[in-house]
Amino acid sequence: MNLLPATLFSALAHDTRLRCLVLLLEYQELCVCELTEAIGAAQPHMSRHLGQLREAGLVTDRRAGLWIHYRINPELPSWAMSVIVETAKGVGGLEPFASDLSALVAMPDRSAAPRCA
Amino acid sequence: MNLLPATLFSALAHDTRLRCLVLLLEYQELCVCELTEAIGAAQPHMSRHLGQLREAGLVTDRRAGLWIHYRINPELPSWAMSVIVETAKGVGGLEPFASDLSALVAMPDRSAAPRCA
DNA sequence: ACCAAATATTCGGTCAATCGAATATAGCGA
DNA sequence: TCGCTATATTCGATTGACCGAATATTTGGT
Repeated sequence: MNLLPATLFSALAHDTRLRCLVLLLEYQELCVCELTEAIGAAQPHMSRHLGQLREAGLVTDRRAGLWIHYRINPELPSWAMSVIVETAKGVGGLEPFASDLSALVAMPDRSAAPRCA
Repeated sequence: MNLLPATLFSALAHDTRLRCLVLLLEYQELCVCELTEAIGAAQPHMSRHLGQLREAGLVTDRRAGLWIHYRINPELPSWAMSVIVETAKGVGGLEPFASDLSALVAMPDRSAAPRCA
């Protein structure tokens, strides 16, 4: 897969999108309502930015009934994956991500259907 | 040193700035005219983007007579440094960087005063 | 067929990034 | 002091990112 540096970095330059990727890195797969709740954003906001991530080729989506599950595109070039991983490592224990990650820990059981707002 | 992810990634999202960082990573220190020649941009263009890198805290500058030498800020957080290194590794052998890097190889001897346009 | 939940899109407006061209500043040597 | 070289800044214009609010689409259940 081909990915221009500017495409990746423009995507990572927005907190909402970066946090989505960090969360997807940890949880493999999350649906929109889970991401929305974890980040505490409005639904159209999340949908817009997930759309941008999809258009950039950074994530893939999978429809399962009413929900749409996103995951990091498994075909990402390895340098891009490394960039995301290094960012997640460096930024994981710091503000403004700590609060969001702890919110995520309290997320409903992923084996059941997500309990959305 | 503190560096917001959005600050780093916004900087990396522009090809000129990304290439400057990749070049500085390889050459430790370069002056503006060397970067300008290597990238093949107009001088105000380079100056503007170097200014942004400086404002973002990603590079430091050192005046030596008429020339101003830039280098990657040695106080960058390690995750940011890792991001730059991984990007340089992944992108180094590919377009559109290959042509620029080969142009750099042909750069004048760095031990002498730079021969600028 | 209809309703409700999850997700996506459109619209109008604002603010920031970028550019080319022109101009300004700073240091050096004669 | 003057002029040259390297670098920085300003200006006006264009383009693109982002937002909130409203609306549309898709799907499953009844």
